[in-house]
Amino acid sequence: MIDLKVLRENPELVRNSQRVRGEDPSIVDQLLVADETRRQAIVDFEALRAEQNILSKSVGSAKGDEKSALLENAKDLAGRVKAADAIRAEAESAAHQFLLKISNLIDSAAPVGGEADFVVLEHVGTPRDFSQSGFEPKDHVELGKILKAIDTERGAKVSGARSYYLTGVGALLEFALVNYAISSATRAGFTPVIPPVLVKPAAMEGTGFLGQAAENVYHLEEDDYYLVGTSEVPLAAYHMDEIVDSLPLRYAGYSSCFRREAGTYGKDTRGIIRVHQFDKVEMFVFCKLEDAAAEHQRLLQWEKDFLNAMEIPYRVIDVASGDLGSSAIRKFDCEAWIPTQGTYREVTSTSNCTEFQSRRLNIRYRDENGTKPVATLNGTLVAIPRMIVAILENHQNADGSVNVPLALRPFLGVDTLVPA
RNA sequence: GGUGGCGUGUCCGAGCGGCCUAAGGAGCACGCCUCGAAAGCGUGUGUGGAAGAAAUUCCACCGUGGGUUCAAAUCCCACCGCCACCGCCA
Repeated sequence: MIDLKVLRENPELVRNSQRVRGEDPSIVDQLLVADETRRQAIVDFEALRAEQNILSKSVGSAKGDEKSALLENAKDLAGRVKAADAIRAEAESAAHQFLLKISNLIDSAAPVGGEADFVVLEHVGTPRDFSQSGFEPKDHVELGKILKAIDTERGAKVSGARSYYLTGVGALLEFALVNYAISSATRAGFTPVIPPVLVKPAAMEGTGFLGQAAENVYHLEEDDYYLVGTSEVPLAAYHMDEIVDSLPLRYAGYSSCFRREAGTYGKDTRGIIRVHQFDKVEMFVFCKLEDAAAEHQRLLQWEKDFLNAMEIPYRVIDVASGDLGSSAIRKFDCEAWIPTQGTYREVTSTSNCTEFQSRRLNIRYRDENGTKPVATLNGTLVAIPRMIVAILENHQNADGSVNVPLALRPFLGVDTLVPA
């Protein structure tokens, strides 16, 4: 959630942020009214409550007639306090509901517009010219079959559309990618974490996934648990309700991720680009607000380092305002070149969420002037299926074998994946 | 799954209807003492919110949520968590 003080002092800033995101700016004004009502209700309640505290004390020491007279008064006052308290609770909850609906204040540097209005920041590497190699590239589904690495048919049989098995070198490729990711993250100072993927509503709500993203979240009705779509959720909630004492805190979480992919019918139905379940190593950082922008650049650099190590051509885009999650003020995506699609596709993504999540999750640190919310940032180090797609398609040979990137070889144990 | 016990401030821990404005201790910070330190002594030490230009004043918070009462850390109910034992499973 955003800072109410900012909203009171500069509502137009917030309205504008809502507008460029394509969200409703009128919530700002509804919240301003609700906030005014809330504060008046608090003043009313507290005045009565203070009166009651004084009166109650005098009852204790009073005797006889005096006492029964006081009691009568106190009884009446108790009723009024209770009523005022109910009004206060109602007003606070109403104002809070509006507050939760407002997305984080967009970074003025982020490009304005919808999904297509991103800005390309840079290209790294050059897409391979397969005509020069003298063969048509196969897509990852075909390569996966030849290598006996990916089995989408049995995935569909057992778990429905958008499911898959990684087998043989496919499974080994996952372990190698994860081990490479975790070891480089550890070297960079991250604490490796294997978090729970089944979380309570507070964690989901706190990270901002029950707003616009709610339709993509699996919910276990019977127990009121959620399956996380990213380990960002349990990593952010790790320090929920805490005052942390050393910043920055950097975690690298490895977990399964679950996504309903609602509203994507017919999109990427072939292969493992868009699936309901996959594993991912996610970087997550808690830092001071003034360090967040620099940290965001560091996260982007670690993502680029990973793609460089995988020897995959990619571009970096600055995602447009209308395409950001509600928690993020700015987002950079790394898009890998996918030869058989002739285009760049998102493989990793990093967001600066400033204080938005930590206000909801109540995560603070202490400085000279008291406690302040921390800033949170997240970034993908590696999302397994898409990285496998990029590696297979970019490093394939005419016979269906695939060259393993140098950096991955020590972790995989072979230089080339050969058809089984 | 059953039974019993317990959840209090940064930590330990007392309190079991009004004097709780939460004892006592530890820790931490500052000061005194000291050549310097330790010990000792003194002072201070939570979070959130409201009003105010500010000093400050007030309100809430004793696992969470309800309830009883003029008044709840304290009594009642539900839930959550921790511990112990029993049962079941590995």
